[in-house]
Amino acid sequence: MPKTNAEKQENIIKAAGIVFSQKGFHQARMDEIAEAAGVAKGTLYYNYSSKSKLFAATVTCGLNRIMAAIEAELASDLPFLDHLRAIVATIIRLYISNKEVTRIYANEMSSGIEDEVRSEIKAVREQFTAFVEAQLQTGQEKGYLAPLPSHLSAVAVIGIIDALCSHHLEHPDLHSPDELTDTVFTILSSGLARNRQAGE
Amino acid sequence: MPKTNAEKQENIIKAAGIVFSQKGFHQARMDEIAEAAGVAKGTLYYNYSSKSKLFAATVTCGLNRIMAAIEAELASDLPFLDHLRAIVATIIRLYISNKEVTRIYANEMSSGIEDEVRSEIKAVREQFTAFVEAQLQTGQEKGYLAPLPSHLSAVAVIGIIDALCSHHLEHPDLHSPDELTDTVFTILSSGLARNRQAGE
Amino acid sequence: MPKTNAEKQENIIKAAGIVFSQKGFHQARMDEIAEAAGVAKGTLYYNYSSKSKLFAATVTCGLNRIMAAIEAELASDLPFLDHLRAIVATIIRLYISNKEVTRIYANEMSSGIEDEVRSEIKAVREQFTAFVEAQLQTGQEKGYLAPLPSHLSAVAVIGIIDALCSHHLEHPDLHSPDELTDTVFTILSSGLARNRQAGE
Amino acid sequence: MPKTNAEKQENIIKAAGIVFSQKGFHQARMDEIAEAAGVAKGTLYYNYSSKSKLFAATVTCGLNRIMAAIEAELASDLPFLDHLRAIVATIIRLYISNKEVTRIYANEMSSGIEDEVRSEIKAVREQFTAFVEAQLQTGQEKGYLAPLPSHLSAVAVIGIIDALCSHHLEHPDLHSPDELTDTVFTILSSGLARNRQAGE
DNA sequence: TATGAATGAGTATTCATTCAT
DNA sequence: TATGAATGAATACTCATTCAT
Repeated sequence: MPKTNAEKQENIIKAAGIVFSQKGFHQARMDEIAEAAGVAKGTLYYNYSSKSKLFAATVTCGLNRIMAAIEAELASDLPFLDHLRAIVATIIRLYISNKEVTRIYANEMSSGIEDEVRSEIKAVREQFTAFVEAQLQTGQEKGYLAPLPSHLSAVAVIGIIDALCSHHLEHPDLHSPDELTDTVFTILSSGLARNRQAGE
Repeated sequence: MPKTNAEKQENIIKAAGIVFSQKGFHQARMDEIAEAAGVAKGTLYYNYSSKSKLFAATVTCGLNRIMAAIEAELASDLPFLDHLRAIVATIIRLYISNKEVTRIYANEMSSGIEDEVRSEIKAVREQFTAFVEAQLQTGQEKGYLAPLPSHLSAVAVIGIIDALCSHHLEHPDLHSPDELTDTVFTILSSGLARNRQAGE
Repeated sequence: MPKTNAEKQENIIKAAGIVFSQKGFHQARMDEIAEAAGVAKGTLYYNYSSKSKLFAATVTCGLNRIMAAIEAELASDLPFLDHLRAIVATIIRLYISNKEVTRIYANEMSSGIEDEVRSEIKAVREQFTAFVEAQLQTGQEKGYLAPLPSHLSAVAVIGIIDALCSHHLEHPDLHSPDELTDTVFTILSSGLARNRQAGE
Repeated sequence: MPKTNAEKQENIIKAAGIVFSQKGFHQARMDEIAEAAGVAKGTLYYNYSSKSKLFAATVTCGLNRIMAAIEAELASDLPFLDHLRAIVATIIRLYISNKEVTRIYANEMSSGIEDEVRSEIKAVREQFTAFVEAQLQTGQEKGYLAPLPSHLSAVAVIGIIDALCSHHLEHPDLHSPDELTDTVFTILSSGLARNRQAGE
């Protein structure tokens, strides 16, 4: 019994993740994904009706894994700011360790994908935004966060993390993940401005 | 006087900007750009040796225009935080009003473009990052900004603005540009956290 | 039993031979070859990665068939001059009956073909020259042939046959293949000059 | 007055000769010929109505020059065999020193050229064959040459010379022009066979 | 369930030719 | 007479998708 069914599916998604993240949606060829997964091209179509659908499955699966991991780690009772820092650190760590999905997520929501599939991916993305927004709203309700429009804040938070992680993936040697976390957390907690609490 | 030479070139770049931003690099067809520009396909190739080169010219030209506009507007002597808010407002306004370039810039740096061209575009992007970083460093030196790694800060600032503007371009009715500016500025100046100076 | 795999390949090579010989390498269109072979254009590329590669396969395959046929016919113990005449007659007959390949061979070694492919064809051509040269060397060693540089002689022999066969294919009614054979053999055995053995 | 009219025309033909011989008819680009001739592309069309016409002019002009040179050199009263050797030596020398034209002549009579132009070139070629045939007929009439079909003989003679010269242009170091001449003359005068007059 | 040979619509690119100047 | 910017028809090649086995 060399491979169970689920293992094959996983193989395909894993191979697709690698190839899509290296080449991007349009440059990735089904031939290449099939070869990377160790199956025939027909098998790809036997399991996913089109390239777009395979792409959607790849991204959805990856983001779901990330979200599940975040939720698993964050069932905490930390004070809010510690909670926020933990969220940021976790997202950054998972982004970086799932770099295939991250690259896709950050770069390939672009044009040229079947609308139906685009919608599916957008939906997952918005699910993620909503997750972050929920955390922020909790913080607002508890009085820890300023009453900014929470959806915009969530978008901004994800935007910062996306940008820094993309930068890190391109230049891995310039900054450590910890530095990224510190930077993001500092900006989120007190902004760029010098802390005026210091009495200035 | 039908068209001067420069006008024709501008027409092509303008048409390319519109088509590339609507369809993305790979989905855009040279036929369509030619038709949109009102020239024959051969003319495109007479002026730009390949689709990639035309793409590079389009993005470079657009970003340069944005950077020039920003610099022109910001020769100011405002107090630093006002200066920062002005920068943010200006970038957001120009991003939104140059939405063709912005969409390309935000979505199409991805894979599948000739390396040479990719490098050119990356260079322009980094030029822009460097411009923002320079402003932040000035603020640090004057003591207005906390001593965060200035390059990461610049990346983060651009990441926030990108994310919010992309969000705005997809959902133009949810928030006004002013709200965007406020959100970004608030985050940058004091973070998401409720201002603790207030004594709470 | 519609077609075996090998039959399809043969169909393609055969169709390619006809089209290449009629139109020449550059004028031949892949569409036309596909149609002539009764397959889709993609099938051509599925089997041969480029037009040049298909061309190389066509020529190589044709010349190999000719050489095999010559060798099969010439396993003889004839006296040398009869052997020489038999070779000449055989080559001429095969050249004419494989006129597609001959036309290609004679006319299309020219410029504008990928270097790699050109080399492959040249190699086959030189194999053929070497084959003729070997026959001539045997004749020299046995004392039947004058000690001319054998490689030049082989080139010359092929040159004569090429020229006469090309001429014959353009003007089939002027001379019979037998006349061609006689002319070539006479020149090779005693030159153009009146036979001085006759005592003059 | 930098250039006379005729000089410009000559420049164009000369440049065309070089480019056509290097690239072949189809691979040669009018742009490149124009640049090599130091004129604008329009000027080519001002003087020759099409690429094919320019090609025809180039070949015709080159072959005419060769034929004129041969005739000029051969106004001799040598004994016939010496005359034949002189013709051969002259043709070989001129072939090699006009290698641009020779390469075209040998390789590019192939398919894919406008029929009208092809005919023109064929005509020049046949003029050349006729010239050689005339020399051979004189030899036959004077009893020096065997009564072979003189047209076939002429074709064969040119075939040998073509083949050896092409070979020489590809491998210039293997044999000297004198060796070529000796080989051709020996074959023509007494064939490849060992001279049996010697009584052996 | 899995395969991979076959398909053919889709497109970037080339280059001889034209013509306003 | 000479130019060179503009043209657009022509074509090799790609690759997602299908389907007989």
